Amino acid sequence: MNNRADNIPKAPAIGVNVKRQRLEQKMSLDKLADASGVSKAMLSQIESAKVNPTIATMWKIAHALKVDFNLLLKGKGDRVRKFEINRHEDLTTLDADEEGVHINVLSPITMAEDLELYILTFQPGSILTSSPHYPDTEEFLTVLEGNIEVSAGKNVTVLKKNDVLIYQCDVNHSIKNLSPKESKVYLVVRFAKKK
Amino acid sequence: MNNRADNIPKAPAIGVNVKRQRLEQKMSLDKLADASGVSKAMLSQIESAKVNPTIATMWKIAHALKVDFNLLLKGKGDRVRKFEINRHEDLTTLDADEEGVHINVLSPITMAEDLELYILTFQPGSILTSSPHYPDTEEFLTVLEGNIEVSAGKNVTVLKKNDVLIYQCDVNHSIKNLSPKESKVYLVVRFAKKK
DNA sequence: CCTTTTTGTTTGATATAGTAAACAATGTTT
DNA sequence: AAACATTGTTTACTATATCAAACAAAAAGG
Repeated sequence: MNNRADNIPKAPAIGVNVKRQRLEQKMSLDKLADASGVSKAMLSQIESAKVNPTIATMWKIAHALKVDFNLLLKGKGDRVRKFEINRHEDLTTLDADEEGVHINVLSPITMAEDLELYILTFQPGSILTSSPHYPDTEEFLTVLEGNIEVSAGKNVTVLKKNDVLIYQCDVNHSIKNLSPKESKVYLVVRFAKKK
Repeated sequence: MNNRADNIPKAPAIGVNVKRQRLEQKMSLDKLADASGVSKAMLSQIESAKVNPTIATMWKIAHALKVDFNLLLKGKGDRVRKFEINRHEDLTTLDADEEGVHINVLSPITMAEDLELYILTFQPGSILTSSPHYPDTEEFLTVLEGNIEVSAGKNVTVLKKNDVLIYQCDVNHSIKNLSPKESKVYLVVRFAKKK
């Protein structure tokens, strides 16, 4: 087995991705050019895959489009891995001290690494308050159902279904259900790298 | 607030990353050049940040180094993201090649972290297949709604609501909706931490 | 209908990414 | 030591990414 430049690696299809993103945001080439600092001509050629753009150029474009860089390179997803099943009935569920808040711990005992996954269920009017966690701990909150008010430190915002909030939780923070119905939240907690 | 090409986006420091990766694997420039198809001269200039490489070139290099593309772009970055709201309407959604599969990308906007979040929606009978990706990347799949059959390599299992599956990305795999109704899945992807 | 504006594409010129080969260092041999 | 690899850098050249401006094609007025 040689390792000559044998198998042509691959060629990401950035052009279509840029175009899709741009149109999704209803921007013209002019507008994108103005916002990104990349010439309209370049953008046109990139979208029609006539050229092979530079990292710096793509970076500017991604920034102007306010999308993640890799998103422009993908076009397809990648999903797959090992295989460890954790049935709902095997997962620990617990009720918070507060009334009407139900916590479903998704992260299995076996992993307990730097990631924790939860699904929180809030009855109408219920609220969950948390004291600061370890520094540099981040929470990624996704509203699955209902309306939620989140406050962390002096920041406050109201989120509706499918909104995502990323915040550092080394301050006092609370999550409140504003909806007259049950609200549900998916919560990913990422602890700072230890060691 | 203008949106002229005001704030200089940023410039990723790919050079040092390439060099670090290369040295970590104890490769010479010659060897890398041979494996990637990129000239030794280019590699030298890239590592010393004398040039501004092309996406295609970097892609070849990433492939030859067997590392994820974004890994080479990281290192810099906007660490501070205390309170970042991503509204549903601002999030990128994309449909897979397969029929009836809808992907909602929750994580983008600023960052090339090591975490990616998705909500996948499957119409009845729809299926999403993915090809393998880089090792040591883990996925955490939570069934929000419906019934899902996941197969990864020789493993197959059926998941119901609130079940969690963890796997690593090595093999082809697919996610299929078994329910006569729409099924929904929350997906957390964590990329390997380099050391 | 005939202007304007707004869209995306295509020129001509230039800067620079990319290559191959020569170079200058180091290290290995005998 | 001389002779030879092996490293990374720099030259001399070619290919092409990028730009500003001209261009074409609609869309929008008027």
